[in-house]
Amino acid sequence: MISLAEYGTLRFNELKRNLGISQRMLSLTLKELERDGLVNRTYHPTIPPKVEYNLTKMGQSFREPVSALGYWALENLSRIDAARETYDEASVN
Amino acid sequence: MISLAEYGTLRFNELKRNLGISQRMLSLTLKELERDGLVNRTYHPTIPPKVEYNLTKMGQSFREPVSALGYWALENLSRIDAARETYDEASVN
DNA sequence: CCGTATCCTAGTCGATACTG
DNA sequence: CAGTATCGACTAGGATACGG
Repeated sequence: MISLAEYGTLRFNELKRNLGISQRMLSLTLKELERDGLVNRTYHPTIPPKVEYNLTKMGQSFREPVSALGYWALENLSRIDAARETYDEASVN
Repeated sequence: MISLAEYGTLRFNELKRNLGISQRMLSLTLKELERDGLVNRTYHPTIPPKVEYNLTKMGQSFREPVSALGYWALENLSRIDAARETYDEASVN
């Protein structure tokens, strides 16, 4: 996966391509993240325009607990799937 | 805060009272959590009925990354608020 | 007491088209 | 290229009423 975390800096369309997200949501979300101080936006007034995004210090620190959550999910997905099967099977009454 | 984490086991209306959540959402959410194997549901067929909920082993392990996220939020809320003020102030153009 | 069923509103998000 | 504007489908979730 291409992400700000690995690549440090990415442009708008690079993010869009790699995030299965609509242009609208990417724009809204980036603006939110920038407002919250998690993402840094750098505008280069060239032609064509070029805008680069990267994580702020706080944005990077946010990755830690989020990654932990992601790892938890990976480790437990199979258990959850199994629990669902059990539950659904018992519900077929 | 009264929670399954501290109290171990709580009844439906105890949870409802302490969660600022509608009966409908509590019911739906508990059912989901039970299905996913995060929450245990014990039905006592007394009169009036009594249903107890507690965290499963997996539910308890889930608290770890979620708590980490919560602590991150607590530690950074003021920074986020400050970033928002800065952003909003710069946007008043 | 512990839910389920129904209705309704407000928000989320993609698709599409347009701008500097 | 990097957005904004508009619309329409879908969903989340509260309020209310009812049932075992």
